[in-house]
Amino acid sequence: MSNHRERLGYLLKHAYLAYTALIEQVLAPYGIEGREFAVLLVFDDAVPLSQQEAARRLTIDRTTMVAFVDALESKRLVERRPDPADRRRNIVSLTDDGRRLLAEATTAADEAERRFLAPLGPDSTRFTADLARIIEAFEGH
Amino acid sequence: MSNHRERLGYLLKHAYLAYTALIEQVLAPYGIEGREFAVLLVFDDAVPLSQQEAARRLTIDRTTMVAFVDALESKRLVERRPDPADRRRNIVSLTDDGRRLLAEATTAADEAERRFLAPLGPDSTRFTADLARIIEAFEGH
DNA sequence: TATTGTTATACTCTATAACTATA
DNA sequence: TATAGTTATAGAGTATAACAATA
Repeated sequence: MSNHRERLGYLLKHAYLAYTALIEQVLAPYGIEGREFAVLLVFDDAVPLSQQEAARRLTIDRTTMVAFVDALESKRLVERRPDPADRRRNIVSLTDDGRRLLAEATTAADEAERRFLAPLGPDSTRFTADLARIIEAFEGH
Repeated sequence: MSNHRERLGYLLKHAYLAYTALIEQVLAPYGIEGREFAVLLVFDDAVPLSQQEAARRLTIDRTTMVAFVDALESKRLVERRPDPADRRRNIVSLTDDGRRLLAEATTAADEAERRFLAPLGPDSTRFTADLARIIEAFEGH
């Protein structure tokens, strides 16, 4: 009587693992990893972000963000410059190369997400909305 | 224009993190962690399992399983004994304490999952089924 | 004093390789 | 030889503490 495969924890974990495996494979040709893609996305913002603000949005540590920005900067995808208004902060912005790569990677990631959700048929948007609803409810503790 | 919070990867990750936080909190009074709960569940099987078979079912490494069984055995929740039919193997079975604790922890975990899915309303079973469908589709590569 | 970015360090989780005892 | 369990070790990934520059 093994029911561990029906437990919600198992399902959530393995859905996430499956998604991760797919997205890493799809992004590999662009020379970035899944979490680097997420960092590029958050810095591709109308209002320029400091490293710490970006880290807060992704729920990662600010020291972890240092390593991500290091990696992306060495690939010439982002640039650091001091914020003139507060020179303790770095404003991180995408380079032209970074914007180009992000556009292509986003197309590839969208296609991968479409394939990932394909088994659900036409109402896969409902599934995505359910995930958002759960997270939103949980954020209110 | 930050859309990272709408990406599927963000949603899956944070839904899993929210679930994990909830289940750890709910299981803490029983002195076990979420993954120990999963290990207890898989060993609570009609047919006795070796450590390696259990590890395969949970998709964890056999060396990782050693540590889990060590921890659960030190808590007197499971027992190792050599398989008479093949003495290289350990048959791991729940003690009476282990069965009692698993029953209580399962009730608590069920209640936590109910709360976790509550924001979805009456058709939360559809969400769970969607997760299972995605995983099943992905397992076929 | 407080905060941002940074570095050094430590801790958790997991996997790889090698050992043992059995087969 | 091959396999189950074990141990030692190493590699990610992440977090904590301390420091420099700036506020």
